[in-house]
Amino acid sequence: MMRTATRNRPPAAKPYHHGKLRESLLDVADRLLSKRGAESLTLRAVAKSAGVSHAAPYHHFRGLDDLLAAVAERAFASLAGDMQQAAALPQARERLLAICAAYVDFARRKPAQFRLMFGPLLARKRQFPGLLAAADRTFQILLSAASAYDPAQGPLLALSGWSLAHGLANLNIDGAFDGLPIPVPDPSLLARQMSNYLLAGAAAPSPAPGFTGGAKHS
Amino acid sequence: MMRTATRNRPPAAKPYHHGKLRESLLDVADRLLSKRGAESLTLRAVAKSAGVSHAAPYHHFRGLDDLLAAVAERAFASLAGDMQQAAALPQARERLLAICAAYVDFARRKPAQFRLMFGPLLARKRQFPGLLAAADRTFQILLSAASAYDPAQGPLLALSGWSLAHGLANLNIDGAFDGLPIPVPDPSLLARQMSNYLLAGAAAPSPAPGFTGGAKHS
DNA sequence: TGTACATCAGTGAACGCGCGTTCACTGATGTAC
DNA sequence: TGTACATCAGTGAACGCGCGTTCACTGATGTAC
Repeated sequence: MMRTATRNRPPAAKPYHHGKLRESLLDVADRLLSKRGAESLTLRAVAKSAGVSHAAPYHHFRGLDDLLAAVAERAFASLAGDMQQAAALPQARERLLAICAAYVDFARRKPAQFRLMFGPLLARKRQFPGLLAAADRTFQILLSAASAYDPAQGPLLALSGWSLAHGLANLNIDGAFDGLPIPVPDPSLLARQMSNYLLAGAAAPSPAPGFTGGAKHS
Repeated sequence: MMRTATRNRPPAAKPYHHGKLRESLLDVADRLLSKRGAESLTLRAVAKSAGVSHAAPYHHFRGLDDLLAAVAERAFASLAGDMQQAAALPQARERLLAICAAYVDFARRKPAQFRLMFGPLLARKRQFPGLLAAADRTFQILLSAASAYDPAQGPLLALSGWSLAHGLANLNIDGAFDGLPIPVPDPSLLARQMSNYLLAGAAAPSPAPGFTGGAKHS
């Protein structure tokens, strides 16, 4: 015999007050993003999926953008988690390779979330402090790993690795590689191969960074 | 005294038949994209800017997507032109650096076009043969330059350079670099610095491509 | 332990908007004879 | 050089849709006394 703090009520009856609507809305939005893509992520669709009237979200978010920013913030936290896990490897080189691969893999598994994270909201991240902080924390993981690998060139190496992973992730999920006249390896493997180039280049006898050495071939 | 093939008419009167509406629509769409961004690129807005009723475009395009694909196709041709110009440099190494820099610079100058080119349409490029062909031609320029630099690793180097440039271009125009805790150089310079890493890595004594060598540091 | 009352978190109807697309139409053009 | 007529390329009204947001409301909760 269960006793609740409130008085007994029929257990299956939908309560007027949801209790954790904010959390639910974010969960639902994330699921919607995975299942139906960014196009269908509207306030009304989210409210409907949460089983609530379409005006209810306004008690928890200032508006659509505020909700989207919260979803993106969560997604950044999820990506940061993946990257942090990759950063647990002992060797600095392996850490960097794994972080890049994790980045590309995240985009592959959650393309809609990935696009949202780097969509128009990001340019207005100052308006969404939580989003800004989450994005910063994510970059910090990569920056730490890059600095550990090469203290002198850490920042530039981090920017390079980020760009490489970001470009590969985007091209891959956008289908840019489909039907190319050359064989394209699996994205995760590709991420490691490309990162290898970068790291070898960073470790190389430094060809006057920023300006051109002589051509090695041709 | 000017003579026209058709009979005289008041010169300023707007003719019922436009004559070159298709071209005009594409021009207008491109201008709209530059001035007001991707959000405002609707069939109705394009028609209105071209001074024509909003149903008129249907005589020249199957629908919105068809027009967008044509705009993207033109944008690819424009990017290919920039890259081709960069590919005129004599040294293979310089060619690659310049191509990447041109890519990043194109995105900086025409962010809305760039986003359209790699937007949802690209995944359906098979439905738009002109778009497909234009995208292929663009990639071919990079692939040729990469293969000239290093015949053995051409394709992988091209994919790497593309990813690097694409990521940098996107992160830059999306504002991802704003407010970062490290100094971020000018994008074009950054593109060259990063590409230098890549090229040095490709030319390096080949650290077992695809698998990890030992860490050089740490 | 009650009771009055402020506050919170829902509801559902309504507003206005801009969109892509369709439709019947009409003015202009080009061509066959 | 005319004329009939098919075809082309416009017009403008209309349709239906889903969206974000606002509003007055009401049910539920929590708190002061």
